Amino acid sequence: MTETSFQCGLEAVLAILGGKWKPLIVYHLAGGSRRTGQLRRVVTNVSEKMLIQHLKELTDDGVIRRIDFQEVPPHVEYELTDFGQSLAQRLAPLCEWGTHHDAEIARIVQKRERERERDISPLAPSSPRSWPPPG
Amino acid sequence: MTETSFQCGLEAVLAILGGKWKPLIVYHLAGGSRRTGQLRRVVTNVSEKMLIQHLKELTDDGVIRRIDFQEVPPHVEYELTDFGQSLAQRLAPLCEWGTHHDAEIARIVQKRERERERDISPLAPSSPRSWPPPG
DNA sequence: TCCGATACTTACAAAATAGTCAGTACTGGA
DNA sequence: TCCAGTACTGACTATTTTGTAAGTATCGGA
Repeated sequence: MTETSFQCGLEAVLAILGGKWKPLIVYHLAGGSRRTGQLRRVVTNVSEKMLIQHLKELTDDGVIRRIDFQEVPPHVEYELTDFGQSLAQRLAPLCEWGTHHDAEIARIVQKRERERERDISPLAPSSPRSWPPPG
Repeated sequence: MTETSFQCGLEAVLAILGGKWKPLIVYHLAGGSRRTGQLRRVVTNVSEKMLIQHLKELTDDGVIRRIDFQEVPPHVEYELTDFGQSLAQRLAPLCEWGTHHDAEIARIVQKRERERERDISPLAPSSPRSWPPPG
């Protein structure tokens, strides 16, 4: 696929936010700038490689900005650009919807996994997060 | 990954709409019920297999409803459930954002493809679609 | 001195996702 | 009769995406 025209704005959004962790990264940056390591700790289960790869892509796409403090050992922070801010805003209703239907969706996903005949390891439920994310 | 708790509502949304064509399907169904073949024609570039696979998943997840007219040759329609409707609504601002930044995002994607050193076959630009989709 | 932290990079392997192509069973039109 | 259309299924392959594990260079603290 080498096309660059979108049937619907959603396609365009997906072109930017497509990637397992990107929505989460944008979400967490909506609360202000963060260091790489902070993001790694807060975006549960990302591998270092994926985090950095996605951060680089989001930076290249102008969604976030990389601020290098030129220190040694390295100190780098990321923050949303205006472009990224506007995206994050539009993400909010969706996030709220997801939070609101959290339990229902969890049930759906569990059902799917049951049907795929795999074992489910239930985790202690964590309370759904608000928008914007806590400081 | 066998977890079913979400860090953020976005994760929950992605659990439902994750899949290359699902947002598009939901988008096109926001304009009313559609036959399988109609969707195939309107969701550009979907293969029959993927369309049907995604339709089935969305049906299983309660986002859309399958209506079988029990005719021969087969006549089946799909439409949004209330759950799906509420999702589609929250998708609208995102869709508008994507439409608004259509050209910019197209440039971003093209730049990415250039950097990946692949050939780009430019297509005639089609006008961005509105929300809700044309009937 | 050794360890851990900083922000990355790279090679490689695994998994998820998507795609092609053929086949099913039936009808209506040329 | 043959072909196209209906909605789908299944085998097989290809591509993309994600993950694992190691390495780089430097600093500060125990």
